[in-house]
Amino acid sequence: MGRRERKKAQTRQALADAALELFLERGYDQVGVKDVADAADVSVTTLFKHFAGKEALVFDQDDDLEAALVAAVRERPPGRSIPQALREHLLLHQTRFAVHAADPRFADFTRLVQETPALRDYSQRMWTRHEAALARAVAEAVGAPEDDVSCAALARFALAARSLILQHPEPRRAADEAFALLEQGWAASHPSN
Amino acid sequence: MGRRERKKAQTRQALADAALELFLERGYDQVGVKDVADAADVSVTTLFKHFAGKEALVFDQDDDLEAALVAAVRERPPGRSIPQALREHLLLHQTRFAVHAADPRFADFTRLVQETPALRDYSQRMWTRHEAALARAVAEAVGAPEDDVSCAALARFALAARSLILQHPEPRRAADEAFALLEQGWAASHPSN
DNA sequence: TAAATAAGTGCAATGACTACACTTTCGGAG
DNA sequence: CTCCGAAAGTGTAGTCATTGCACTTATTTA
Repeated sequence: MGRRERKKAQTRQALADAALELFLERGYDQVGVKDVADAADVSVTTLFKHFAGKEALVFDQDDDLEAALVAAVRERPPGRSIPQALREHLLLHQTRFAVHAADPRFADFTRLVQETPALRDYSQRMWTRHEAALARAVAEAVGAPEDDVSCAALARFALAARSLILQHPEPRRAADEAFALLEQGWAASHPSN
Repeated sequence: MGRRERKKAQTRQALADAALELFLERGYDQVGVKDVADAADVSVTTLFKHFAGKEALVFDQDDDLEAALVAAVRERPPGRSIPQALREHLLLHQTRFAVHAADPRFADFTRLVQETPALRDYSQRMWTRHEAALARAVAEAVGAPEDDVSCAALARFALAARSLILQHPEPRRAADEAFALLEQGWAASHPSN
């Protein structure tokens, strides 16, 4: 990777860092894109070359999510049902944050997202964007037609369950209860998957 | 109801009508609030006194939805489970559109909403806004604590299923399959509800 | 009828985002 | 090594939704 790409990644990172710091300090709505650009010492135009919108500044990840989601279904250990695999995958993401929870930065981060409507919505949309891919993976895993309704429904429900789990003080228990609803019906229509 | 309120309702209606007509004609993004205000012969300021935002111009209803949703659960006929009641309620809303489907206006309307990201998102948020109320109604109906997770999950899943059903060419079948997933698990944890 | 209330208006501003025309800086093909 | 084109970055000027403010006008209501 040449100097060029390194510099690019560097600018992007500087923007993301500056944004998070400012948002945490003053609150999302009290910070303008101009402020972020200035703090990262680039122009506003450049900021928008790197991030599609103000909200995207906070979610630097996004790209890997879909792959991980699909992999969780495709490469689930034998004997584990698809709903179970999804439940564990979503819990893991939650847990990763929990690991870092000692760092108050992460607690603040999730609080920021949950308390800022624009960010909450964006996060939801971000996950929903991968629904189609997940539905396809599920259908493939059980040998159903690509547009099978119950596969699409499972995908949608699992993603909808995510933020429910995230908000709950006891994620493990919340996940168990929410997915219990799904596992039964899934087992009934797709035995041994 | 005095003349004042009548005029107010009239202006509101003129705005909603003008907006829908223009949006259908040119597409949502190709119409500015200014255009809508002009077409309804009021100022932009007035437009925003009546509607919270551009998207709200299209969804004139909203208020009755929550009440109807809660009622569907609370006043379900005896012997019908809560998931069943919700499925029928959502289908009914779908059917209502279908009834008017002869009028090409309604087909165009739903297409407009589904094809415009801003409107699709807004519609989703609109329904999600009533999730808490629905969850409470469900919890009350089964005598569970108000913050019971599986009740909250059922509420969320049912609302998430809505747009899935809406998009499907065969709503009835889609609803059956999607809710089949929920009914089993629900029956297991809440017998006879 | 007078005072309070609410609808409606025009204007100016903010803030996110885009289009454009430009400069600088790498990276690779010859 | 050099030259050329792609890609990063810049500044300016604009669009568009949305808000705040001070104002007029119509309708209630006391």
